[in-house]
Amino acid sequence: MPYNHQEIEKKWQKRWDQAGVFHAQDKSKKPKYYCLIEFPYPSGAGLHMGHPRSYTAMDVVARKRRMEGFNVLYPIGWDAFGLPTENYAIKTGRKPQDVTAENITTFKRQLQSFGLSFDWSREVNTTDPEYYKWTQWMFLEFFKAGLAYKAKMPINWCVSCKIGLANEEVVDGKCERCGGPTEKREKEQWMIAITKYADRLLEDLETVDYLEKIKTQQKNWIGRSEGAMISFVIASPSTSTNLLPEPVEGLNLSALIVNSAKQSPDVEAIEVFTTRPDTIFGATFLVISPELAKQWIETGWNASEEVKKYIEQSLKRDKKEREAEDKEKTGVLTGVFVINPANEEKIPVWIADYVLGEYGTGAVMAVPQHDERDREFAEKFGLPIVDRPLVSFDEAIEKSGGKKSVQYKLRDWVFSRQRYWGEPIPLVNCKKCGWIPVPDKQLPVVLPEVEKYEPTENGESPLAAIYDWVNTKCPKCGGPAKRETDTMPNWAGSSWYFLRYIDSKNKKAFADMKKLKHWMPIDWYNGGMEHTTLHLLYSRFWNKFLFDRGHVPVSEPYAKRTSHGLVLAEDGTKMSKSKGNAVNPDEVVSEYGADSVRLYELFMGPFGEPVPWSMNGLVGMRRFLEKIVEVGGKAAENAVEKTAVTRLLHQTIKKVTNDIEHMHFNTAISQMMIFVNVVKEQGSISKESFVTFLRLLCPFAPHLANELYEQLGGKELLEQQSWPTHNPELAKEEIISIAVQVNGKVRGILEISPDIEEEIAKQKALENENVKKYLEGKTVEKVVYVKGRIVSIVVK
RNA sequence: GGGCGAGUGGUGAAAUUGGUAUACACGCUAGCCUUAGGAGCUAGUGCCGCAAGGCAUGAGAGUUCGAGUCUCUCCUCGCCCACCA
Repeated sequence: MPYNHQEIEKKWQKRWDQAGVFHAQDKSKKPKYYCLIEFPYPSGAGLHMGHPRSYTAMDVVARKRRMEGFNVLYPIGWDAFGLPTENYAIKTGRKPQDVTAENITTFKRQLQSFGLSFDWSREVNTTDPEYYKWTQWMFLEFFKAGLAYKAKMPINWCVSCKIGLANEEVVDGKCERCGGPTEKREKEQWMIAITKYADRLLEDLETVDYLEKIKTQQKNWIGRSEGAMISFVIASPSTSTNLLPEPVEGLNLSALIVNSAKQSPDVEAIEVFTTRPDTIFGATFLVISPELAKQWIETGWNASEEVKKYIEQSLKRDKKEREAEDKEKTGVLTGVFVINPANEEKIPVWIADYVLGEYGTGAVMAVPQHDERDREFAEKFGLPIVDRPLVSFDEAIEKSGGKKSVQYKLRDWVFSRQRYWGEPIPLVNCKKCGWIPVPDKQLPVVLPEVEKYEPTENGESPLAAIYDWVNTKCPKCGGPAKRETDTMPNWAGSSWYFLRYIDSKNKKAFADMKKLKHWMPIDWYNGGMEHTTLHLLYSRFWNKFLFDRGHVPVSEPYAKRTSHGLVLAEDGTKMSKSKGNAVNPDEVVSEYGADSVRLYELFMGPFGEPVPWSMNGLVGMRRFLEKIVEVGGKAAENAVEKTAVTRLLHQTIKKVTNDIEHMHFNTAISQMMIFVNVVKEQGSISKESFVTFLRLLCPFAPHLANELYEQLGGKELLEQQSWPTHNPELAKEEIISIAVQVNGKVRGILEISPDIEEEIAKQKALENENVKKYLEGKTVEKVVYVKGRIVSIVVK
């Protein structure tokens, strides 16, 4: 029984639009509910079948909430700055602004074809100057608070993108975006001090309802560890014959002295961070990172040629190379000795690249007895491994004169990009006044038009080539000054977009505080696991900062966070246009209908797991919808409805209601299928019951549900009706069949009332014909009855 | 190496959280119908067996009247992190 989905879908989408049923109200007596999905990057490839999986899921939640009487905000927008568009612009010579506008048009048309209940009136676009004006304003807030600073530091440099990358953007030593190799480079970069928020980002995870795996990933990324900072004083030059204090046992001092440098570094002591101060008596050498060793040389250390060569080599190597060589440890002796403060032993200092320059102090005390890496190193270089007793944390700190310390893996956020397609950083450099913010009145600093989009050869953004734009006046002293030509990373705009939805057209502020108080926090945020250590952490930080500055009312932006699984191609690999295995949303929506695709996206598998696409599965959903049409034809005002149908309806209400809350959309849909199958079998259903079913169906297949409702004489929209509630009395089974087990094996089935008394149930079980066969000649030792579940008989 | 998760039919998967394993859907088989379709209807479909029955949730043990579910050992796969001291 085919139905014309194209006609129906167009019709209802228009009706919803005219009625404005999906517009969130800023003033309402209803309780608010803010549902959020990660706004898409409008790529040239068009919508991916993964997008509608998350969007339809939250659409079901949003639609259910509205029917439950909530004032729902379910907004949408565009995260449109970023490299793919810029690279496309470079290749074609077209303006990224134009390309973005085109891509948005396509995405919008495709998303709208699904009948998602977004409030389109609040649409935002991160590349709109009216939007990024506020991104720039917020950056200046960071700057004014002293959290944005410029630093020359080794950064991850993507060779092919010609761009500096944050740690989070380097995956396996490769650029997260293009997959190309990266290397370390020194570059002046704007940084944001996210590490100042490390503790709060960690602790406040306790206050939110995120999936446990999401919390774990955030915790691991922040990587807090507690330990001690201990100072190892540099010993007098090793050429001296002064052998006090004693060197560590087993140390061939004379062998080490031969290679030693002539001069000590210009430091009095080496600070190390350790999580195991209790092992300090077993420390037989110190290891410093090549980065720290380089600093020594820069401050006047006369190192041997061998040392210099090692440092140079290891700093040139990028992460990928270091990993390729894997386990094999390398290192070089410095000729410098230090005193172990706990026992006054004299121990040598080595340089090795297994110690990281960026973590802790860039130096470690090596305890081969208790640390695998140190042991491996000691064995390779023939260093002593001594077994000394452990002491308590406090005692170790006391004996060594150290102090407690906390370290994080989290690094400050590299915020500069030397690229065109991003928000200009709104700062001006004046020789006299230094870095001065562009005054609020002059925001936004609009991205100027350029001839070429490529970064310059020396790695500056193409903005640096626009003389008139770069050269400006200092806002403070009026003297000649230059604009910052770096732009922001694409994480900037997405770090606060959920705030702009609340008041997207406000010209005076990024959002009005009253409205923010009304809507925040977001009640339910769904997105991909790939954003757990990037977007999710950045945006939590950003919101906390705004909270501290008094600009937003809550510290944690997301009350609840869930994640979806990827939609894979039929062959189980990633869907991609280049591989030719991508499903085109336009084609499937036009051929099978938006409702079929919506249902299939949710039915295909458990929501949190990746699932391969199946055209046949989609066809099955279409069959289900056609069956609903058929069954709808049997719904009549005075139909005689069997109690089996009424009972199943109430069971279905219960299950669908619960399943949506737990994102078990697949089982919710299968329950509706069971219901429809039974109605078809029974041949009739009352109009009232069928309409109730349509209300359940509406969040999943809203077009067809409304159409069938109208055919039954419904005047208003289903969206304006209430969510059904189940009646436990009507849902209850009168007769159930339970199994009778004899010694753990099912030997009979009882048809009983669920309320039957225990003794009667047991008696009936023992009298069951088939059960009797297994009791013959045996002694019944025990009979267990679990109400409404099972009778279990133990015989001997 | 560390963390998290998962192994159930030919396939995607269910299982009320310790109570009849394989719901729902796809696919397949047979038959019917037909204006031959990506259509519909009926029946069947975990494995072995003519049957009675037996065996099955990655492997092996354990707890229990009863284990896909809990405990232990091991194997495989996926994701994230990865020389973080």
